[in-house]
Amino acid sequence: MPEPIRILLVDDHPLMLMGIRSMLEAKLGIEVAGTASDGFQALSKASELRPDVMMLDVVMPGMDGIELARRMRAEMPDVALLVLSSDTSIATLETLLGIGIDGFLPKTSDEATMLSAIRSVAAGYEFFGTDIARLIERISLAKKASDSMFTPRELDVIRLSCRGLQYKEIAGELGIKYLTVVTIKNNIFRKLGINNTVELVLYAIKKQLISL
Amino acid sequence: MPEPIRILLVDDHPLMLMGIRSMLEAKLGIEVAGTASDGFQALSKASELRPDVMMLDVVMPGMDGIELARRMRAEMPDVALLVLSSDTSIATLETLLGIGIDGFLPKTSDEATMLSAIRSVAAGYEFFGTDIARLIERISLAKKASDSMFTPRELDVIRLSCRGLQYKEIAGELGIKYLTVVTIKNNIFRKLGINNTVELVLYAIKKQLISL
DNA sequence: TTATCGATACAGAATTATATGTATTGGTGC
DNA sequence: GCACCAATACATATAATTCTGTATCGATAA
Repeated sequence: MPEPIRILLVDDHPLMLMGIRSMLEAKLGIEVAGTASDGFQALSKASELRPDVMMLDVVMPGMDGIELARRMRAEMPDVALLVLSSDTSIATLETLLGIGIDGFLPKTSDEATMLSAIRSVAAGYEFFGTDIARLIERISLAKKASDSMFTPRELDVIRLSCRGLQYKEIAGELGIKYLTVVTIKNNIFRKLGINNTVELVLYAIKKQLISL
Repeated sequence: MPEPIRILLVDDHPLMLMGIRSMLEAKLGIEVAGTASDGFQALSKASELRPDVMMLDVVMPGMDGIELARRMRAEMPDVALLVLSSDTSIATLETLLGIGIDGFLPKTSDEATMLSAIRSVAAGYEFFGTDIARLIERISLAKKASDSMFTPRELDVIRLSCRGLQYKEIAGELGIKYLTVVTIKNNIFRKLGINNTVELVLYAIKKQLISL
């Protein structure tokens, strides 16, 4: 019989910890090595216990799951990171992928999915459910589409416009003439079929071209 | 020995259900009568089982916790509603209070808090943790402050402006002269110390005067 | 009663934004 | 090389916005 997969659970919800624990308890080949309820605790427990897999929540008080994942990758890259989250937003997923997590599980996943995710990442494979994979695909497509929809200069002007800067101020900021800003903004309006800056702001927020 | 408190658990996360169940299992005087993973299932199980308390999540696919709470209040007002959520946003809390739930628990609550919450609502009392009570207080204060900061007409103009409407359009919508809209908007700008509509939009979003 | 203040309403001038047209540059495919 | 297109740049004309000032009404306090 092979060594069991040793897991460190990180979640600020005691109920989630209990739920995962009771789900994994009876499973052969898997052992819950420990639990932590915030990022700092997780780091110290990880260096102490050296688990094979860290299952971590994203939303946590203090150091959140994103910062935790970043540090784990830097300090203990041999621990597989399986992110467990109910937040499947664009920004979060992209950030996590950038950090290089090994897998992502929605909290709504059933038992079988969770087990196979754990086994996958412990074995060195990635695990992203089909819906997540599809979401990633859709996100990157949408991002490319809206990126290629605007030239770099246009994106500059969009971002500054959406922070409340006026034509003259944008020109000064970018080191171009006022009239050039006029052209660029007109092009943006034409592309989007809108005709004032407020609508541009609303568009940019919806498409996450700017952050609030 | 008195009758046990019978609870119906509603959450779309299998792990949460398992966690709560394993927490309550050994407790004297409490019995998990059943579980449901969405609103519709919850309604049918509730009418079948007639529990004393329904513990329900807010975020769920299909019928969410808010709609579920509304229907439960209308159809089975004798079932105490204890909302369990990680979302403690302004809007959600206000809506839930308006529906008349009996208690609210953050998912981060510890075991002791959950037990006393269950016992409180089962006994006919309300349960809102001190932090939630404080949040409600703060919210209503902030709301009053920002409400009284603007006259009704100003709020009309703010909302329409933030949807991209121009002065003429706003005038038409409100049935007043273009020049009156000018004055109202100027007053808004002066009050906020800003000088264009984009900054107004950003302000309104931050203060939740408008919803995206 | 009168004085005052805030909300609402309107006007003219000054500023800014938007629509439309044109020129230059650099890259791409023929 | 040449035609073509996209990106950048600038200009003029028109429209919308913002600034400053004024007037009326109703409530409220001296």
